Amino acid sequence: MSTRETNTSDDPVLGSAGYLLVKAGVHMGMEFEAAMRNLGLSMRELLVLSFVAGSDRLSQQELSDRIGLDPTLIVGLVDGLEERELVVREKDPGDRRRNVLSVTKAGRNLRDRAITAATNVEDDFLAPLDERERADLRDTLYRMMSPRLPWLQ
Amino acid sequence: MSTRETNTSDDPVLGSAGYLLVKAGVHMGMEFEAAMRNLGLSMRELLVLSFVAGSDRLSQQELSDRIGLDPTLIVGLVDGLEERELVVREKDPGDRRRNVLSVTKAGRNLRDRAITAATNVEDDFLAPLDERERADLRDTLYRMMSPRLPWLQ
DNA sequence: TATTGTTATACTCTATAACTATA
DNA sequence: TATAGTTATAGAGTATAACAATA
Repeated sequence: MSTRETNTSDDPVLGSAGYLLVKAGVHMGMEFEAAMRNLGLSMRELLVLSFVAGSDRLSQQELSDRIGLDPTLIVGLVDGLEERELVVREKDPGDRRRNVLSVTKAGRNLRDRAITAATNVEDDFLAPLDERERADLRDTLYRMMSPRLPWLQ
Repeated sequence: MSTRETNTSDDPVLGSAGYLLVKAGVHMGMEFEAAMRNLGLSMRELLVLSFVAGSDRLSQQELSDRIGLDPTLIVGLVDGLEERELVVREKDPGDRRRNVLSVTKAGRNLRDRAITAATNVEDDFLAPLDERERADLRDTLYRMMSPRLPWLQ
C-alpha cells in the first residue's frame, strides 16, 4: 500500500474552498453527532432544543422551516423528546391545529450540557486557528449563510 | 404563519461557527449536486474523476481512502463511470488483485465541463465575500482539514 | 378549501458479512 | 493467512401520499 503521488491541494475541485467547505461540514457534523451520542442525544435533537428555547411559542411547522427538515420528520423528533420529558407539546388556543412547543426544566439542563460538549468539539476542530481567525471564520460563514437561512436575522 | 421572534444569531449552537460550517457544507453540497445532475454526473463521480486524474495508477482501495467511502461503494461508482467509458479499470501487472484506474479522453472532457459548473456554483455561493476573504476562507479551511485529510499534503 | 399535524408505505442509501482471486 | 475487489442482504433513513382535525 504505497502512498501514491497526488496533486490534490491545487486541484480545481479537491483543493477548492467549496469542496473543503463540504468536507469540513461533514467532519464537524460527525464529531458533533458523536459528542451528542454520549449524552443520549442526536445533533438534530439539540437543534430542536435550541430553536424551541430561543423562540417564543414555536409551532412544528415553523420548526420544520428553521431546522430544514420535512414536517413528517419533526413528528418523530418531537415524539422522542416528549417521551423523555425534554419538550412539551400544547395545542395553541388561538389556532387549535398548531402544536406550540416549549422546553422543560430537564430539557434546559440537558441542553446546557450539550452546549458544553458541542463547544468543546468546536474548540478542538478550530484548534489550528487563533482567536482572530475564528472570529473571522464565524463572521464569514454568517454572511454567507444569512441569505439562505432567513431566521438568521 | 407569523414570523416568530427568535434569538438565534447569538445562540451558542445556532450562531456558532461550528453549526454554520455544517449548514454551509450541506447547502454547498446540495448546490454542487444539482449542478452535476445537469451534466449527468453526481458529486461523487466528479470526485472520482478528480482523484483518479490527479493521481498516478490509483487503486480502488486508495480511492476509497481518499474519497472517504467504503470500498464496496466504490465498486458501483466505478461501474457506472466505466459503463459510460469515462474511466477504465486495468489489472495491475505487479499485483493482479489491484484495479488501476485511469480517466479516458471522454472522462477528461466531461470533467472539464464539470469543473466549470462547480466553479460557477462556488463563485455564486461565495458572492458575499471579496477576493481577499475568499482566499482567507480557503486557506483557513485548508489548515483545518489538513490534519484530517492525509492526501492533502 | 387550505393548513397543521400525523401515519403508512415505498424507495434510496449504506453497513455488514461472505465470497473469489490473488498474494 | 491476508488483501483487493465483488456481491447479496438487511437495516436505517427519507420522501411521498393520504388522512383527521381545524381554520
